[in-house]
Amino acid sequence: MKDIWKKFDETEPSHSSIHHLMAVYHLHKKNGYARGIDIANYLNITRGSVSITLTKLRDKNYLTEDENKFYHLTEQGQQLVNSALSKRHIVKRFFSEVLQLPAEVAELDACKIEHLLSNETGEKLICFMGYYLSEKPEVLNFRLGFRQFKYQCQSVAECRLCESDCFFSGKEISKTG
Amino acid sequence: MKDIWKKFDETEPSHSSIHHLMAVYHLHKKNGYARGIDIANYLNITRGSVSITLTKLRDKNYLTEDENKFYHLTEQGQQLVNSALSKRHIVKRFFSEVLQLPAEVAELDACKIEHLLSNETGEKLICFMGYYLSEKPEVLNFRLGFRQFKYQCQSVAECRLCESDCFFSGKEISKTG
DNA sequence: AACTTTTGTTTTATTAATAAAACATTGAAT
DNA sequence: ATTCAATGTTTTATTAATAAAACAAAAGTT
Repeated sequence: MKDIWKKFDETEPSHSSIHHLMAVYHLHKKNGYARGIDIANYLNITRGSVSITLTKLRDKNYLTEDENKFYHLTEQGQQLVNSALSKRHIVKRFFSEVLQLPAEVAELDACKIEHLLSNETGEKLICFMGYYLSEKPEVLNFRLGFRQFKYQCQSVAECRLCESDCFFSGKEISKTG
Repeated sequence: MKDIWKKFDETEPSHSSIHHLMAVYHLHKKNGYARGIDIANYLNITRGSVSITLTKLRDKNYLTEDENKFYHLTEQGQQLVNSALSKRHIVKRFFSEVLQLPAEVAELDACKIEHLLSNETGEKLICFMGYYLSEKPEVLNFRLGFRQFKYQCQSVAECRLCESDCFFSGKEISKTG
């Protein structure tokens, strides 16, 4: 594929837009409605910015505006929100429960990448977590072994994981820190 | 933490800038030098854009420009490149070897998120992959079990993984597709 | 009814990343 | 030395996301 690196910016809708939609979702859940001012406060940006962004999102059919200027997600908008939130949730659990990252790091990293991951990746990760969190004996043994495992990346030559110039080489890497 | 969602845009340096630095790295490796035109061709953008971006990166001490307009990564720039490439590499391996995603999806998703993941996350993932790829018996059993595992997200109520409105609920999710 | 506050919209401006085109420099070929 | 091609820089313009401020409308208070 040509210019893979450019795909980063071609995400449609953008990170910002998805967070506008998620704001509508959360405000509905919490208050039963979502107006421009509520979204602005929730996202901590100005009313003007929200007005501009929501107009675009309305034109793209991610939400509707009723007579009272209340916003409602369309089916399409709701799906986007569900997909982003589901990915965030499962990624966060993977980060904190499998990788044992601190909650804040797990939360932050998950939020940053949620909308960039394909749905396919989200699905596979759910499948993996379903297995990892099961009480199957082979899983319990695996988790036990991991708790005691330390990975020491001795040198680039010996490391089975990295390419040359590995940023992490030479560092002691353990599950707990 | 306030405004976690805004951290996405506050990544310093940006996705684009990191790819400029990676271009310098790859071109040096391949040709022994990196000029503006080479970077422009490599990234498939104009010379003018490269000139502007590289001037900024030079001012921020990520690279230097010699008398012949050849660019060289500084220690700081090289570290950024190493950290991004290492994370991309290990994420890609996790996606394809653990989650069993097709190579193209693994590559694309890894490229999108590489620079957004914290170094801490990169480290932990390397540790996990070191364990997962080891030949320890408990790992082999785990992998065997996973190969046969199917996760069926029956309903939101029963699902141990999701929150309400899970995007993936009701779908049959298996390791192979 | 007049005033004030709240909310929404529009306009002007900024920043980053880009393109495109004009401009500048350099170096090689004739 | 003149010309031409390659390369680098600057300028102008665009797009997305924002702020800030001006403006508009609606809604509540007195």
